[in-house]
Amino acid sequence: MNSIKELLQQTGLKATPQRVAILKTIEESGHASVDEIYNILKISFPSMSLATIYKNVNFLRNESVLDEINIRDSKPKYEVVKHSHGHFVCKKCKKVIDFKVESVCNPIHEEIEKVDESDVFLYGICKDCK
Amino acid sequence: MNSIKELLQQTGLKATPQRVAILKTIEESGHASVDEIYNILKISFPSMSLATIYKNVNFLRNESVLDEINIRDSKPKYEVVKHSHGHFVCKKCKKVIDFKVESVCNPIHEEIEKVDESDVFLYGICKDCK
DNA sequence: TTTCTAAATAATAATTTTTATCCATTGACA
DNA sequence: TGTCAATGGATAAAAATTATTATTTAGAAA
Repeated sequence: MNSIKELLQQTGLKATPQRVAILKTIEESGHASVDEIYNILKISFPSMSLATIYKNVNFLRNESVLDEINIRDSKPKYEVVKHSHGHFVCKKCKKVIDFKVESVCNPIHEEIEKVDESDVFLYGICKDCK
Repeated sequence: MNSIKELLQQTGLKATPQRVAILKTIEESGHASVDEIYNILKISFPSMSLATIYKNVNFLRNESVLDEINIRDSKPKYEVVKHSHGHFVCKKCKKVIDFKVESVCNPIHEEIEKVDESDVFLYGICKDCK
């Protein structure tokens, strides 16, 4: 069974071909920006509009299907929501690799009451670019 | 002695009143977006141009005087470069609090060669908003 | 201090990115 | 299959950022 259609059924959003294709592109690439999605999909959907991608990506963020990640000096990228994890970015090839964040130690700071969520980005060099 | 002028002397950039004011605004607020800087400075510099702020902020990033930080769902903010640290963001009042990042444990991942830098963002509630 | 020059500002235009509007089309359900 | 609300596409509009140019100015050198 197609998990993408399942994802959409959870939200009540219609499973239009464009919407399914957007989600599939994000899922397959792991992380994709609006531009990247557009450039991939305009081949199979020549009429695809950038506005459609923006609209869908924002809908899907509201429905908690997608997360936005903001990598240094990059356009925002989107990924399918999954268990909390960190992002490693290779400074050469720009590849993004997910990794487990065991425990983000609670920062010791008298002004902080509690911590709910975290974004952890690491930057360096991947094996391929060594 | 004015540390802002010292910062600029390191770079060879001219210490224009606008540039000094931009840096002072960022330093005093801790973290400020282009808009925030603009709204503060247009009072004392009615002729201040947004383009001037963009240009300076980008120059000063290149000169490693400023860092850009990308907080979820916010415009980029700028801060004076200091020792590496993490950012806590209060989800209610949007206040940003720096904290020490003791050691970002090297992620165990066969595709990662080495890690140079890191961005750590924590989100939660601050004491004032408790 | 005065002069000189490269660099900076302001104003504006131009780009780029993102969102809104409107209408024809279509997916989901009866 | 027909109905209707939701969606996509086209376009315009808005927002954000960068480029251009003419004028002004900081800082060095005389």
